[in-house]
Amino acid sequence: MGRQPCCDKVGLKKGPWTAEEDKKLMNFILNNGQCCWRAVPKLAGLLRCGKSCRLRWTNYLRPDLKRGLLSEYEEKMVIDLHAQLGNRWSKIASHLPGRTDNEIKNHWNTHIKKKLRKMGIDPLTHKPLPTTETPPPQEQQEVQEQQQAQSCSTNAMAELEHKKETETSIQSSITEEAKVEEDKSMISTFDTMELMNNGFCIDEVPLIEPHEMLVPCAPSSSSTTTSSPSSSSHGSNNNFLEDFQFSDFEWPVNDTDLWGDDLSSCWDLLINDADYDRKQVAAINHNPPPINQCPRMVLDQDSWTYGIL
DNA sequence: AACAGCCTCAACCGCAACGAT
DNA sequence: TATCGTTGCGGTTGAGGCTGT
Repeated sequence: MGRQPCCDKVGLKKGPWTAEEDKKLMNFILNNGQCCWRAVPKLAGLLRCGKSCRLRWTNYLRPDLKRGLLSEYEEKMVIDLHAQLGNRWSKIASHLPGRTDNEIKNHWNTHIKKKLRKMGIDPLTHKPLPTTETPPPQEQQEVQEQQQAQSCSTNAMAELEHKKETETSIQSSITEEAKVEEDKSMISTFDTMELMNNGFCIDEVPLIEPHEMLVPCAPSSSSTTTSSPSSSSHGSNNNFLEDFQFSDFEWPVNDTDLWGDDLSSCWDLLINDADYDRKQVAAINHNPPPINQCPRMVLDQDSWTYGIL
């Protein structure tokens, strides 16, 4: 009954990918597209199994990947989505363009879990941890603040929730997928955000700015602000992308092709991560106003609610 | 400087889901 | 319907980096 392994493991290489392997795989995918992964290693001249190739591509080589740590905004999105979806990392990742499930899973396990525990929240249930032991004074204050924030958040959410009920057809895609449990005490900031945008699902919106995408560029261009965290590990450090040949892969000539009319000039303004939330609004509106006229959606760091400046 | 312990994250493994036949 | 092949997902592992002593 035992199934065949996904690939013949004899003679196949395992472990960290080399720059040479990356180059081969990337060249192949960009020239031929993603087809049958099982065939990829053979056709690309790699001694890897298809699964390994797929993983390497999706988690590391894809040109649309964002690099660097998750922003505050993204982190909160993750927490919020996790509250609804649980450990469905791929679903969570699908709401964070440019991030992979693996990346989010790792970040959750290494950073967010600890953070939540420190705040007195159970990362599994997203409810306050049972107070069996008194946290140290500093943490105690944090817990207090957190609880206060949560109640503030809930009030604001309730108001919005009421409004939400009047809207007939707004049904969050997340909510559908999540088959939300009976307990809906935690009204999500994500829902709120959707509500504020009249149910517009940000799934449909490219949230990664062109400049953040890993695109073929001349070696002279050095404006990359985020460095690859993995570039120094596992021997896969390489700058080969800089001189990579994208022979058959055509990138749009300008941003307009990717992002719609009149976006390019506005996107130029949307550079810093500090402007991330405004970028979200801009992306959602598809018509971002100039930086000094932009209604700014602000995520209140304490109450986890959104307001508009 | 050397060592130990901790942390991070890329990569692996096994299973489930899905489509084709 | 059953079986097979392929892809996708989530949990886990371990190499390498970091930090404290």
